[in-house]
Amino acid sequence: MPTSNGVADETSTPARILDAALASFATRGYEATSLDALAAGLEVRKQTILYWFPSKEVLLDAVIDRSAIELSEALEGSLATAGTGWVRVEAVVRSVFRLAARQPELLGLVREMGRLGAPAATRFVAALEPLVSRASEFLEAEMDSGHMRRHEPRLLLLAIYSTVIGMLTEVELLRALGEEPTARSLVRRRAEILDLLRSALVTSTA
Amino acid sequence: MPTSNGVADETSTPARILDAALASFATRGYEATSLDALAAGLEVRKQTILYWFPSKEVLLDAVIDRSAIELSEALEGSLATAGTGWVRVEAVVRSVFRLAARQPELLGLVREMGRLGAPAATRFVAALEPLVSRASEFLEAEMDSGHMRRHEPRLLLLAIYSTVIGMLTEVELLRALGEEPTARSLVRRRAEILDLLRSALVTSTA
DNA sequence: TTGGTCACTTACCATATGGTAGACAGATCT
DNA sequence: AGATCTGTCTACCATATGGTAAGTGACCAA
Repeated sequence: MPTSNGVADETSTPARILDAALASFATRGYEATSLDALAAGLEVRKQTILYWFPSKEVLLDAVIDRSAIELSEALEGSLATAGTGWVRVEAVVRSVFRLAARQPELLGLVREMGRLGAPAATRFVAALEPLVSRASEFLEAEMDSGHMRRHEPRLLLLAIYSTVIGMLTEVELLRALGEEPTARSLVRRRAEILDLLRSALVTSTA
Repeated sequence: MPTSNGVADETSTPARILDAALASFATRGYEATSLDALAAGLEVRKQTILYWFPSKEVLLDAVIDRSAIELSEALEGSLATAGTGWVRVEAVVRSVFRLAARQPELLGLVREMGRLGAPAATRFVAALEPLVSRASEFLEAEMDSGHMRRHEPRLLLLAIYSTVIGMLTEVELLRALGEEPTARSLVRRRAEILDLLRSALVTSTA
Protein backbone atom coordinates (compact mmCIF):
# COMPACT_ATOMS: atom_id res chain seq x y z
CA MET A 1 0.00 0.00 0.00
CA PRO A 2 1.29 3.46 -0.91
CA THR A 3 2.24 5.95 1.76
CA SER A 4 -0.44 8.58 2.16
CA ASN A 5 1.89 11.60 2.08
CA GLY A 6 3.61 10.58 -1.12
CA VAL A 7 1.64 13.07 -3.18
CA ALA A 8 2.86 16.10 -1.26
CA ASP A 9 6.33 16.21 -2.80
CA GLU A 10 6.23 17.91 -6.19
CA THR A 11 8.73 15.53 -7.79
CA SER A 12 7.43 12.30 -6.27
CA THR A 13 6.03 9.62 -8.53
CA PRO A 14 2.38 10.07 -7.51
CA ALA A 15 2.67 13.83 -7.99
CA ARG A 16 4.16 13.35 -11.44
CA ILE A 17 1.37 10.90 -12.27
CA LEU A 18 -1.23 13.43 -11.21
CA ASP A 19 0.39 16.11 -13.35
CA ALA A 20 0.47 13.90 -16.43
CA ALA A 21 -3.07 12.65 -15.84
CA LEU A 22 -4.39 16.18 -15.45
CA ALA A 23 -2.72 17.26 -18.68
CA SER A 24 -4.02 14.28 -20.63
CA PHE A 25 -7.54 14.36 -19.18
CA ALA A 26 -7.72 18.07 -19.98
CA THR A 27 -6.58 17.78 -23.58
CA ARG A 28 -7.37 14.28 -24.85
CA GLY A 29 -10.23 13.65 -22.45
CA TYR A 30 -10.75 11.01 -19.79
CA GLU A 31 -11.91 8.11 -21.94
CA ALA A 32 -9.34 8.83 -24.63
CA THR A 33 -6.53 8.68 -22.08
CA SER A 34 -5.05 5.21 -21.59
CA LEU A 35 -2.97 4.25 -18.60
CA ASP A 36 -0.40 2.79 -20.96
CA ALA A 37 0.06 6.07 -22.80
CA LEU A 38 0.22 7.93 -19.50
CA ALA A 39 2.86 5.56 -18.18
CA ALA A 40 4.88 5.76 -21.39
CA GLY A 41 5.02 9.54 -21.13
CA LEU A 42 6.29 9.24 -17.57
CA GLU A 43 8.82 6.53 -18.42
CA VAL A 44 7.25 4.30 -15.82
CA ARG A 45 5.35 1.01 -16.10
CA LYS A 46 1.59 1.19 -16.08
CA GLN A 47 1.48 -0.91 -12.91
CA THR A 48 3.27 1.83 -11.04
CA ILE A 49 0.30 4.07 -11.75
CA LEU A 50 -2.04 1.36 -10.51
CA TYR A 51 0.12 1.01 -7.42
CA TRP A 52 -0.49 4.63 -6.39
CA PHE A 53 -4.03 4.89 -7.75
CA PRO A 54 -5.75 1.51 -7.65
CA SER A 55 -7.97 2.27 -10.64
CA LYS A 56 -8.33 4.78 -13.42
CA GLU A 57 -11.42 6.17 -11.75
CA VAL A 58 -9.59 6.72 -8.47
CA LEU A 59 -6.92 8.55 -10.44
CA LEU A 60 -9.58 10.79 -11.95
CA ASP A 61 -11.00 11.50 -8.53
CA ALA A 62 -7.55 12.42 -7.24
CA VAL A 63 -6.99 14.76 -10.18
CA ILE A 64 -10.38 16.33 -9.59
CA ASP A 65 -9.77 16.86 -5.90
CA ARG A 66 -6.35 18.41 -6.33
CA SER A 67 -7.52 20.62 -9.20
CA ALA A 68 -10.56 21.83 -7.31
CA ILE A 69 -8.35 22.87 -4.41
CA GLU A 70 -5.92 24.72 -6.66
CA LEU A 71 -8.80 26.40 -8.42
CA SER A 72 -10.43 27.47 -5.19
CA GLU A 73 -7.23 28.84 -3.75
CA ALA A 74 -6.50 30.80 -6.90
CA LEU A 75 -9.94 32.40 -7.04
CA GLU A 76 -10.87 32.92 -3.42
CA GLY A 77 -8.10 35.46 -3.03
CA SER A 78 -9.33 37.70 -5.82
CA LEU A 79 -12.95 37.20 -4.76
CA ALA A 80 -12.00 38.78 -1.44
CA THR A 81 -10.66 41.92 -3.13
CA ALA A 82 -11.83 45.23 -1.72
CA GLY A 83 -13.76 47.76 -3.79
CA THR A 84 -17.15 48.25 -5.46
CA GLY A 85 -18.94 45.42 -7.25
CA TRP A 86 -17.49 45.78 -10.71
CA VAL A 87 -13.91 46.12 -9.49
CA ARG A 88 -14.22 42.81 -7.77
CA VAL A 89 -15.75 41.04 -10.75
CA GLU A 90 -12.93 42.38 -12.89
CA ALA A 91 -10.38 41.13 -10.38
CA VAL A 92 -11.81 37.63 -10.49
CA VAL A 93 -11.93 37.52 -14.29
CA ARG A 94 -8.36 38.77 -14.45
CA SER A 95 -7.21 36.11 -12.03
CA VAL A 96 -8.88 33.40 -14.11
CA PHE A 97 -6.99 34.63 -17.16
CA ARG A 98 -3.78 34.72 -15.15
CA LEU A 99 -4.48 31.15 -14.08
CA ALA A 100 -5.14 30.15 -17.68
CA ALA A 101 -1.77 31.51 -18.73
CA ARG A 102 0.03 29.75 -15.90
CA GLN A 103 -1.85 26.43 -15.80
CA PRO A 104 -3.95 25.99 -18.93
CA GLU A 105 -4.58 22.33 -18.07
CA LEU A 106 -6.65 23.41 -15.09
CA LEU A 107 -9.13 25.22 -17.30
CA GLY A 108 -9.13 22.33 -19.72
CA LEU A 109 -10.12 20.00 -16.92
CA VAL A 110 -12.94 22.31 -15.90
CA ARG A 111 -14.29 22.04 -19.41
CA GLU A 112 -13.90 18.26 -19.40
CA MET A 113 -15.83 18.08 -16.15
CA GLY A 114 -18.94 19.44 -17.78
CA ARG A 115 -18.83 16.49 -20.14
CA LEU A 116 -18.21 13.63 -17.77
CA GLY A 117 -21.07 11.75 -16.16
CA ALA A 118 -22.64 12.43 -12.82
CA PRO A 119 -20.07 10.84 -10.46
CA ALA A 120 -17.06 12.87 -11.59
CA ALA A 121 -18.88 16.09 -12.38
CA THR A 122 -20.75 15.97 -9.10
CA ARG A 123 -17.56 15.49 -7.16
CA PHE A 124 -15.97 18.46 -8.88
CA VAL A 125 -18.95 20.75 -8.45
CA ALA A 126 -19.28 19.72 -4.81
CA ALA A 127 -15.66 20.63 -4.16
CA LEU A 128 -16.20 24.05 -5.69
CA GLU A 129 -19.55 24.62 -4.04
CA PRO A 130 -18.29 27.02 -1.32
CA LEU A 131 -16.68 29.19 -3.97
CA VAL A 132 -19.83 29.19 -6.07
CA SER A 133 -22.02 30.06 -3.11
CA ARG A 134 -19.81 32.92 -2.06
CA ALA A 135 -19.67 34.30 -5.59
CA SER A 136 -23.42 33.98 -5.96
CA GLU A 137 -24.07 35.73 -2.66
CA PHE A 138 -21.65 38.47 -3.56
CA LEU A 139 -23.41 39.13 -6.86
CA GLU A 140 -26.79 39.18 -5.18
CA ALA A 141 -25.62 41.63 -2.51
CA GLU A 142 -24.14 43.95 -5.10
CA MET A 143 -27.37 43.92 -7.06
CA ASP A 144 -29.41 44.58 -3.93
CA SER A 145 -27.29 47.59 -3.11
CA GLY A 146 -27.70 48.91 -6.63
CA HIS A 147 -24.10 48.58 -7.73
CA MET A 148 -25.06 46.21 -10.48
CA ARG A 149 -27.86 45.74 -12.93
CA ARG A 150 -30.35 43.18 -11.67
CA HIS A 151 -29.96 39.62 -12.96
CA GLU A 152 -30.68 36.12 -11.76
CA PRO A 153 -27.47 35.65 -9.72
CA ARG A 154 -26.88 31.96 -10.37
CA LEU A 155 -27.68 32.20 -14.07
CA LEU A 156 -25.50 35.26 -14.32
CA LEU A 157 -22.72 33.25 -12.77
CA LEU A 158 -23.21 30.49 -15.32
CA ALA A 159 -23.14 33.04 -18.12
CA ILE A 160 -19.89 34.57 -16.90
CA TYR A 161 -18.43 31.13 -16.39
CA SER A 162 -19.42 29.93 -19.86
CA THR A 163 -18.03 32.99 -21.59
CA VAL A 164 -14.72 32.90 -19.77
CA ILE A 165 -14.27 29.17 -20.25
CA GLY A 166 -15.27 29.47 -23.88
CA MET A 167 -12.80 32.27 -24.53
CA LEU A 168 -10.06 30.19 -22.91
CA THR A 169 -10.73 26.66 -24.11
CA GLU A 170 -12.51 26.79 -27.48
CA VAL A 171 -9.21 26.47 -29.30
CA GLU A 172 -10.63 25.09 -32.54
CA LEU A 173 -13.28 27.78 -32.78
CA LEU A 174 -10.77 30.47 -31.92
CA ARG A 175 -8.46 29.23 -34.64
CA ALA A 176 -11.32 29.24 -37.11
CA LEU A 177 -12.02 32.84 -36.10
CA GLY A 178 -8.40 33.78 -36.72
CA GLU A 179 -7.38 33.94 -33.07
CA GLU A 180 -4.13 32.08 -32.57
CA PRO A 181 -3.30 30.98 -29.01
CA THR A 182 -0.76 33.72 -28.40
CA ALA A 183 -0.32 35.88 -25.32
CA ARG A 184 -1.40 38.92 -27.34
CA SER A 185 -4.62 37.17 -28.30
CA LEU A 186 -5.26 36.32 -24.67
CA VAL A 187 -5.06 39.98 -23.74
CA ARG A 188 -7.51 40.89 -26.51
CA ARG A 189 -9.93 38.21 -25.37
CA ARG A 190 -9.71 39.38 -21.80
CA ALA A 191 -10.35 42.96 -22.84
CA GLU A 192 -13.36 41.87 -24.87
CA ILE A 193 -14.86 39.89 -22.02
CA LEU A 194 -14.34 42.67 -19.53
CA ASP A 195 -15.90 45.13 -21.94
CA LEU A 196 -18.92 42.89 -22.45
CA LEU A 197 -19.40 42.18 -18.78
CA ARG A 198 -18.97 45.79 -17.75
CA SER A 199 -21.64 47.03 -20.10
CA ALA A 200 -23.94 44.21 -19.01
CA LEU A 201 -23.41 44.70 -15.30
CA VAL A 202 -22.48 48.26 -14.42
CA THR A 203 -25.46 50.53 -13.81
CA SER A 204 -24.03 54.04 -14.03
CA THR A 205 -21.29 55.12 -16.43
CA ALA A 206 -18.11 55.89 -14.52
CA MET B 1 -21.56 -1.49 -51.19
CA PRO B 2 -24.40 0.59 -49.75
CA THR B 3 -26.65 2.58 -52.01
CA SER B 4 -25.87 6.27 -51.80
CA ASN B 5 -29.45 7.44 -51.30
CA GLY B 6 -30.17 5.10 -48.41
CA VAL B 7 -29.74 7.87 -45.86
CA ALA B 8 -32.49 10.02 -47.28
CA ASP B 9 -35.38 7.95 -45.93
CA GLU B 10 -36.02 8.80 -42.28
CA THR B 11 -36.72 5.19 -41.26
CA SER B 12 -33.96 3.55 -43.27
CA THR B 13 -31.20 1.71 -41.47
CA PRO B 14 -28.46 4.24 -42.20
CA ALA B 15 -30.71 7.09 -41.07
CA ARG B 16 -31.48 5.26 -37.83
CA ILE B 17 -27.78 4.63 -37.33
CA LEU B 18 -27.04 8.31 -37.80
CA ASP B 19 -29.72 9.24 -35.28
CA ALA B 20 -28.41 6.85 -32.65
CA ALA B 21 -24.81 7.86 -33.29
CA LEU B 22 -25.64 11.54 -32.98
CA ALA B 23 -27.43 10.94 -29.69
CA SER B 24 -24.61 8.88 -28.24
CA PHE B 25 -21.80 11.11 -29.49
CA ALA B 26 -23.61 14.10 -28.02
CA THR B 27 -24.22 12.59 -24.58
CA ARG B 28 -21.57 9.94 -23.93
CA GLY B 29 -19.00 11.41 -26.29
CA TYR B 30 -17.27 10.01 -29.35
CA GLU B 31 -14.58 7.88 -27.67
CA ALA B 32 -16.97 6.57 -25.04
CA THR B 33 -19.38 5.37 -27.71
CA SER B 34 -18.77 1.82 -28.90
CA LEU B 35 -20.14 0.44 -32.11
CA ASP B 36 -21.37 -2.59 -30.17
CA ALA B 37 -23.45 -0.48 -27.80
CA LEU B 38 -24.76 1.54 -30.71
CA ALA B 39 -25.77 -1.62 -32.56
CA ALA B 40 -27.39 -3.13 -29.48
CA GLY B 41 -29.58 -0.06 -29.06
CA LEU B 42 -30.68 -0.35 -32.66
CA GLU B 43 -31.25 -4.12 -32.45
CA VAL B 44 -28.87 -4.59 -35.33
CA ARG B 45 -25.49 -6.32 -35.63
CA LYS B 46 -22.44 -4.14 -35.36
CA GLN B 47 -21.37 -5.20 -38.84
CA THR B 48 -24.49 -3.60 -40.26
CA ILE B 49 -23.18 -0.27 -39.01
CA LEU B 50 -19.82 -1.01 -40.63
CA TYR B 51 -21.64 -1.93 -43.81
CA TRP B 52 -23.15 1.54 -44.12
CA PHE B 53 -20.25 3.44 -42.60
CA PRO B 54 -16.97 1.65 -43.23
CA SER B 55 -15.35 2.95 -40.06
CA LYS B 56 -16.24 4.73 -36.85
CA GLU B 57 -14.51 7.85 -38.07
CA VAL B 58 -16.53 7.89 -41.29
CA LEU B 59 -19.65 7.56 -39.16
CA LEU B 60 -18.57 10.57 -37.13
CA ASP B 61 -17.97 12.55 -40.29
CA ALA B 62 -21.41 11.63 -41.56
CA VAL B 63 -22.99 12.72 -38.28
CA ILE B 64 -21.04 15.97 -38.40
CA ASP B 65 -22.05 16.71 -41.98
CA ARG B 66 -25.72 16.03 -41.42
CA SER B 67 -25.79 18.00 -38.18
CA ALA B 68 -23.99 20.97 -39.66
CA ILE B 69 -26.57 21.12 -42.43
CA GLU B 70 -29.49 20.93 -40.01
CA LEU B 71 -27.91 23.57 -37.83
CA SER B 72 -27.29 25.90 -40.73
CA GLU B 73 -30.79 25.53 -42.06
CA ALA B 74 -32.30 26.20 -38.65
CA LEU B 75 -30.28 29.35 -38.05
CA GLU B 76 -29.99 30.91 -41.47
CA GLY B 77 -33.70 31.56 -41.54
CA SER B 78 -33.73 33.57 -38.34
CA LEU B 79 -30.51 35.33 -39.27
CA ALA B 80 -32.34 36.68 -42.30
CA THR B 81 -35.07 38.25 -40.17
CA ALA B 82 -35.94 41.86 -40.90
CA GLY B 83 -35.59 44.60 -38.31
CA THR B 84 -32.96 46.51 -36.38
CA GLY B 85 -29.81 44.86 -35.04
CA TRP B 86 -31.04 43.75 -31.67
CA VAL B 87 -34.29 42.29 -32.98
CA ARG B 88 -32.33 40.06 -35.26
CA VAL B 89 -29.93 38.92 -32.55
CA GLU B 90 -32.90 38.11 -30.36
CA ALA B 91 -34.50 36.14 -33.19
CA VAL B 92 -31.37 34.03 -33.62
CA VAL B 93 -31.01 33.33 -29.91
CA ARG B 94 -34.67 32.37 -29.71
CA SER B 95 -34.32 30.00 -32.63
CA VAL B 96 -31.34 28.33 -30.98
CA PHE B 97 -33.42 27.74 -27.88
CA ARG B 98 -36.26 26.43 -30.00
CA LEU B 99 -33.80 24.08 -31.66
CA ALA B 100 -32.49 22.98 -28.27
CA ALA B 101 -35.99 22.07 -27.16
CA ARG B 102 -36.69 20.14 -30.34
CA GLN B 103 -33.31 18.48 -30.93
CA PRO B 104 -31.14 18.71 -27.82
CA GLU B 105 -28.68 16.19 -29.28
CA LEU B 106 -27.70 18.73 -31.92
CA LEU B 107 -26.49 21.19 -29.30
CA GLY B 108 -24.77 18.39 -27.44
CA LEU B 109 -22.84 17.52 -30.57
CA VAL B 110 -21.80 21.13 -31.01
CA ARG B 111 -20.33 21.04 -27.54
CA GLU B 112 -18.60 17.73 -28.26
CA MET B 113 -17.07 19.20 -31.39
CA GLY B 114 -15.09 21.72 -29.39
CA ARG B 115 -13.47 18.83 -27.57
CA LEU B 116 -12.55 16.56 -30.47
CA GLY B 117 -9.23 16.89 -32.24
CA ALA B 118 -8.47 18.89 -35.32
CA PRO B 119 -9.89 16.61 -38.06
CA ALA B 120 -13.44 16.43 -36.73
CA ALA B 121 -13.64 19.91 -35.28
CA THR B 122 -12.19 21.43 -38.43
CA ARG B 123 -14.72 19.62 -40.59
CA PHE B 124 -17.56 20.89 -38.45
CA VAL B 125 -16.33 24.47 -38.29
CA ALA B 126 -15.69 24.45 -42.02
CA ALA B 127 -19.25 23.33 -42.71
CA LEU B 128 -20.59 26.17 -40.57
CA GLU B 129 -18.16 28.75 -41.90
CA PRO B 130 -20.68 30.51 -44.20
CA LEU B 131 -23.06 30.93 -41.28
CA VAL B 132 -20.31 32.29 -39.04
CA SER B 133 -19.10 34.73 -41.70
CA ARG B 134 -22.57 36.04 -42.33
CA ALA B 135 -23.24 36.48 -38.63
CA SER B 136 -19.92 38.20 -38.12
CA GLU B 137 -20.50 40.57 -41.01
CA PHE B 138 -23.97 41.34 -39.77
CA LEU B 139 -22.67 42.25 -36.33
CA GLU B 140 -19.97 44.43 -37.79
CA ALA B 141 -22.42 46.27 -40.03
CA GLU B 142 -24.78 46.91 -37.15
CA MET B 143 -21.97 48.29 -35.06
CA ASP B 144 -20.79 50.49 -37.91
CA SER B 145 -24.24 51.96 -38.29
CA GLY B 146 -24.43 52.64 -34.57
CA HIS B 147 -27.21 50.19 -33.75
CA MET B 148 -24.97 48.29 -31.39
CA ARG B 149 -22.22 49.00 -28.95
CA ARG B 150 -18.81 48.49 -30.52
CA HIS B 151 -17.14 45.12 -29.88
CA GLU B 152 -14.68 42.85 -31.65
CA PRO B 153 -17.24 41.08 -33.91
CA ARG B 154 -15.69 37.63 -33.93
CA LEU B 155 -14.95 37.59 -30.24
CA LEU B 156 -18.43 38.87 -29.55
CA LEU B 157 -19.75 35.99 -31.61
CA LEU B 158 -17.70 33.53 -29.57
CA ALA B 159 -18.98 35.09 -26.35
CA ILE B 160 -22.60 34.79 -27.45
CA TYR B 161 -21.99 31.25 -28.65
CA SER B 162 -20.32 30.20 -25.39
CA THR B 163 -23.05 31.65 -23.23
CA VAL B 164 -25.87 30.09 -25.20
CA ILE B 165 -24.20 26.70 -25.43
CA GLY B 166 -23.32 26.84 -21.75
CA MET B 167 -26.88 27.67 -20.75
CA LEU B 168 -28.12 24.77 -22.86
CA THR B 169 -25.57 22.02 -22.28
CA GLU B 170 -23.98 22.52 -18.85
CA VAL B 171 -26.47 20.14 -17.31
CA GLU B 172 -24.35 19.19 -14.29
CA LEU B 173 -23.59 22.79 -13.42
CA LEU B 174 -27.20 23.78 -13.93
CA ARG B 175 -28.32 21.02 -11.61
CA ALA B 176 -25.80 22.15 -9.00
CA LEU B 177 -27.24 25.66 -9.32
CA GLY B 178 -30.75 24.36 -8.75
CA GLU B 179 -31.88 24.57 -12.36
CA GLU B 180 -33.59 21.35 -13.37
CA PRO B 181 -33.89 20.65 -17.10
CA THR B 182 -37.54 21.60 -17.34
CA ALA B 183 -39.26 23.69 -20.00
CA ARG B 184 -39.89 26.39 -17.42
CA SER B 185 -36.20 26.58 -16.61
CA LEU B 186 -35.38 26.86 -20.29
CA VAL B 187 -37.59 29.92 -20.55
CA ARG B 188 -35.90 31.51 -17.56
CA ARG B 189 -32.48 30.83 -19.00
CA ARG B 190 -33.48 32.31 -22.31
CA ALA B 191 -34.83 35.42 -20.61
CA GLU B 192 -31.62 35.79 -18.66
CA ILE B 193 -29.44 35.48 -21.75
CA LEU B 194 -31.52 37.93 -23.72
CA ASP B 195 -31.40 40.36 -20.82
CA LEU B 196 -27.64 40.09 -20.57
CA LEU B 197 -27.06 40.42 -24.28
CA ARG B 198 -29.44 43.34 -24.66
CA SER B 199 -27.74 45.38 -21.97
CA ALA B 200 -24.35 44.52 -23.44
CA LEU B 201 -25.26 45.29 -27.04
CA VAL B 202 -28.03 47.86 -27.31
CA THR B 203 -26.80 51.44 -27.36
CA SER B 204 -29.87 53.50 -26.53
CA THR B 205 -32.55 52.46 -24.04
CA ALA B 206 -35.75 51.65 -25.88
C1' DT C 1 -33.76 -20.31 -64.66
C1' DT C 2 -29.85 -18.00 -63.75
C1' DG C 3 -26.67 -14.51 -62.50
C1' DG C 4 -26.01 -10.66 -59.85
C1' DT C 5 -26.83 -7.09 -56.55
C1' DC C 6 -28.45 -5.49 -52.05
C1' DA C 7 -28.89 -5.59 -47.09
C1' DC C 8 -27.48 -8.01 -43.55
C1' DT C 9 -25.66 -12.07 -40.83
C1' DT C 10 -22.35 -15.40 -38.61
C1' DA C 11 -17.73 -16.31 -37.67
C1' DC C 12 -13.31 -14.48 -36.70
C1' DC C 13 -9.23 -11.64 -35.50
C1' DA C 14 -5.54 -8.43 -33.82
C1' DT C 15 -5.00 -5.17 -30.70
C1' DA C 16 -5.58 -2.34 -26.73
C1' DT C 17 -7.53 -1.82 -22.44
C1' DG C 18 -7.98 -1.80 -17.26
C1' DG C 19 -6.58 -4.73 -13.85
C1' DT C 20 -4.24 -8.88 -10.99
C1' DA C 21 -0.40 -11.84 -9.05
C1' DG C 22 3.84 -12.30 -7.77
C1' DA C 23 8.89 -11.49 -7.92
C1' DC C 24 12.73 -8.51 -6.68
C1' DA C 25 15.97 -4.74 -5.02
C1' DG C 26 16.70 -1.52 -1.60
C1' DA C 27 15.75 0.77 2.61
C1' DT C 28 14.24 0.41 7.50
C1' DC C 29 13.34 -1.69 11.68
C1' DT C 30 14.38 -5.26 15.56
C1' DA D 1 21.75 -10.66 10.51
C1' DG D 2 17.09 -11.44 9.65
C1' DA D 3 12.40 -9.83 8.97
C1' DT D 4 9.52 -6.42 7.06
C1' DC D 5 8.02 -2.83 4.31
C1' DT D 6 8.14 0.19 0.04
C1' DG D 7 8.27 1.09 -4.62
C1' DT D 8 8.78 -0.75 -9.05
C1' DC D 9 9.06 -4.35 -12.44
C1' DT D 10 7.90 -8.79 -15.21
C1' DA D 11 4.39 -11.76 -16.53
C1' DC D 12 -0.35 -12.56 -17.36
C1' DC D 13 -5.36 -12.21 -18.12
C1' DA D 14 -10.31 -11.31 -19.35
C1' DT D 15 -12.70 -8.37 -21.86
C1' DA D 16 -13.98 -5.02 -25.23
C1' DT D 17 -12.86 -2.74 -29.23
C1' DG D 18 -12.76 -1.53 -34.29
C1' DG D 19 -12.45 -4.06 -38.27
C1' DT D 20 -12.27 -8.22 -41.93
C1' DA D 21 -13.89 -12.35 -44.54
C1' DA D 22 -17.14 -15.07 -46.11
C1' DG D 23 -21.45 -16.35 -46.42
C1' DT D 24 -27.13 -16.20 -46.89
C1' DG D 25 -31.67 -15.13 -48.27
C1' DA D 26 -34.57 -11.77 -50.92
C1' DC D 27 -35.26 -9.52 -54.96
C1' DC D 28 -34.65 -8.37 -59.85
C1' DA D 29 -33.26 -8.18 -64.62
C1' DA D 30 -32.00 -11.16 -68.68
